[in-house]
Amino acid sequence: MAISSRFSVAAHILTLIHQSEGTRITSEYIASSVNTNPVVIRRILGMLSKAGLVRTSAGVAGATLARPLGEITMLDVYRAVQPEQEELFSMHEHPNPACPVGRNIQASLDGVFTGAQRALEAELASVTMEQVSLDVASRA
Amino acid sequence: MAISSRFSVAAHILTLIHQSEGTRITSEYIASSVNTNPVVIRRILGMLSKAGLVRTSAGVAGATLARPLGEITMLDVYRAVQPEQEELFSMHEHPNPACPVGRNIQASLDGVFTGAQRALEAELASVTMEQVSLDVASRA
DNA sequence: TTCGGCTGTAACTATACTGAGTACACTTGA
DNA sequence: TCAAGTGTACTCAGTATAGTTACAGCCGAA
Repeated sequence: MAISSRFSVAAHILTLIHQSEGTRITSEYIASSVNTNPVVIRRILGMLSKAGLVRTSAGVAGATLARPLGEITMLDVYRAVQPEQEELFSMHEHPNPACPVGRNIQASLDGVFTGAQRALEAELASVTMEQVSLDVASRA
Repeated sequence: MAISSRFSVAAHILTLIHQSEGTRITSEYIASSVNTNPVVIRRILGMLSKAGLVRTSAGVAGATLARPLGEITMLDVYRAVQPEQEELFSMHEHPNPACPVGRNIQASLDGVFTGAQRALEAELASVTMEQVSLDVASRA
């Protein structure tokens, strides 16, 4: 599965919440900054909420951070918006078990794929949303 | 964009060619091991050929390795079957330039995304197709 | 207690990509 | 010459995504 733009939108949302602390920002306001539909924002906000990164309450404008941005890594965000069982690499499904290669290729590739995915995730885990937010602020 | 199963099929194909050296293996034979349509194989074989990893000739059965498997990394294979400009991470397209966050978020995220992708690619570059082929053989 | 504003979610649409499959022209070697 | 195989264009079904409409439910201020 691709890494959808939900990921970048989620990072955008968290940055906005962070830099607007104290203000009540609605999904509509966020949507205008991201330039999309408020429902898209609410959907992603829902994922972030389920993952325990933000807190929202129905009927009340303004999401708040559930913990400081410094304690939220890009990997947390990535996992929050990425469908649970979605693997980054996809494998062809039913290789021929009658063939020595077909029978064993999956297991071999699985090791390589897992290693590569781990490397990517480790990199994401090394960056906090606070760094991102500060970086954005420093460019403004 | 997702990492399509073309990648795993391509690795499968190279392993088969390697372990069948000397024999003429047709796209139909490969297809039966991968368990798909011969055209799918020919398509991927075409990409591997364009990338200079294998050599084929129209009308003649049997692809051959253009260079030893030990000199072909998983990253080479990955790049061969991955559409050129396809980025792993996708970014939401037109954030609002009137917003300080919207104006700068892309540049900030781009750095993070690039780093993560580099980490993944470095991991893929560290594994050669020879290792994969040997690993498959050792399981047989 | 009413009411406007907002969230949460379901449902639908348009779009895009993928793997699979058909068809066929072209190449090659026996 | 001709059977076998490759290369490629075209089509199709399945699936994921972003965008959008619609609406029920919650909340707080007047």
